[in-house]
Amino acid sequence: MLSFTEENYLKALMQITLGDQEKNTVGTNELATHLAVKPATANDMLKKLKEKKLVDYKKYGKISLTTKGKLYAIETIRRHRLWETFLFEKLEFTWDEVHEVAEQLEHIQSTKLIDKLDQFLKYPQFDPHGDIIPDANGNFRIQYKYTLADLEVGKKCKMVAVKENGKSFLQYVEKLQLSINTFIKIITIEDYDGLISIEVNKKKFSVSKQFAENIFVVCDKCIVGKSCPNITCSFA
Amino acid sequence: MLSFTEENYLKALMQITLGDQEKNTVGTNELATHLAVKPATANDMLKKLKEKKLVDYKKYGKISLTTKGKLYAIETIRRHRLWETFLFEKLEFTWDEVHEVAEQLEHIQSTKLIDKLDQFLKYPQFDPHGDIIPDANGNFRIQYKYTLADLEVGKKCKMVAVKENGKSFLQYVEKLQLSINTFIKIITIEDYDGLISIEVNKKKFSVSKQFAENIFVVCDKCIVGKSCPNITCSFA
DNA sequence: TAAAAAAGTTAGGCAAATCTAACTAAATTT
DNA sequence: AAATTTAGTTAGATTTGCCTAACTTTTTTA
Repeated sequence: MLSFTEENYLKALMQITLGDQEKNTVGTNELATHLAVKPATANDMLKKLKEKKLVDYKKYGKISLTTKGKLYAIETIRRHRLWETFLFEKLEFTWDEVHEVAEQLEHIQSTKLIDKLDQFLKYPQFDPHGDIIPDANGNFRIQYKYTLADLEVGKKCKMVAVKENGKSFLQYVEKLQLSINTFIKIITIEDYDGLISIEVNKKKFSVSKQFAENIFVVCDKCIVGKSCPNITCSFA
Repeated sequence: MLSFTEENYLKALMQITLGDQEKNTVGTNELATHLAVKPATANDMLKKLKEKKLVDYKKYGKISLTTKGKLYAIETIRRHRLWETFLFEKLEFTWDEVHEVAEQLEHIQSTKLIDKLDQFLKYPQFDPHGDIIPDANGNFRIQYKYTLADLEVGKKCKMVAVKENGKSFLQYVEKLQLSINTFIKIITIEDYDGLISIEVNKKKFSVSKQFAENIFVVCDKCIVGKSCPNITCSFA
């Protein structure tokens, strides 16, 4: 049985690598920042997780999850996203409120609880942020590859998820009237700073590159989870 | 903000005094037993809770909750019972399974979560064990006074709640086909050991005194929460 | 009421998770 | 390649919640 804290470390390691497709290395500092602790603390925990065969790493070397560690991490992510879905759909939470409560709920230990919750919610595939909910066997069916920042001028796409979960970011997304399944067209991209001008529901406005990197998109013809399970449709 | 553990101590203090109407004293040993810790541990925590003005007590003296301590205890009990209701009604848990998961869920910190859960469940008054759920202001409307062991031969009553929450007890209750709102008639009581012969749904069988002390009852004409809010109807 | 039992307390220790401060190794810059 | 910066590690301390063992106070019993 893992502690609350151990689960959080495993989940963080998973999320950091999932967040950046290219990157296959996680550092002590990055991990510490992600969890809002000091590097020394993260280092202590890494030793402990190594001892328990949940992570692989050597002194000053690369950190990675073992198969066992990944399983626990995915299980925690599954619980988190199911609870977010519950809060959003059944208890009328707004999408910027669900995250922090789910951070607590995800640590409740009971297999039956999660399976029954999954059933009660009718086996949802996506959480309120558009993220994939792993199934009971730990399978993620889809990994998003593209963000709004990856596209070229003239392309049309559909927003499917957000990368960030911070309140201020989510509230900003809402203010711009963007949400899951919104269609977006790229009008112009500034060479200088990457500022992107987009068209949404016939309205034009600009978003920063930083913002665009946090919006996951698929091609505008994709039906996520059905016709494009691997997002093989190309934007290029 | 109270810790998980502090909440458990306050809840335990409340439950011990609620459990026995006559008793107004709680001891260190009893508290420790209730929480499955050693008396020394309970003593440490009592000092801490005293420091925080959540309990009143002096060395070797009586232990009692302050008004502030009671508020936190009731809040925790409310959360526990709402979660039990959720698990039972929405997730198809059996009544002997709800307790241990609710022990974890009751510590989730979010006022909105509990208020929305209450609303989602349509403001239930009783949990699956028949216990009263305190409202958002901490009001308990009813306190049960009588157990099956308090009645005389010939009296008729209605089961309204159970005192114990242990799995084996609850499964035994189920096996006897007793449940909330079941009518029970006292046929005989043995002087020697208090064995009680009862009639339930036209079937007669016997239960021990110990068992009977764990079944809360009201008079058979009571409609709990409506006509007999204070259980003033007398059995005597 | 004195002895025995039960209840309650204290002191000292341990494990988990965190910290600071000092250190070492690796990566980057000049 | 040497110097500097960044990343990672270690040692030692702290807090929380728990323990055991020894002790004290209160209650019960003989």
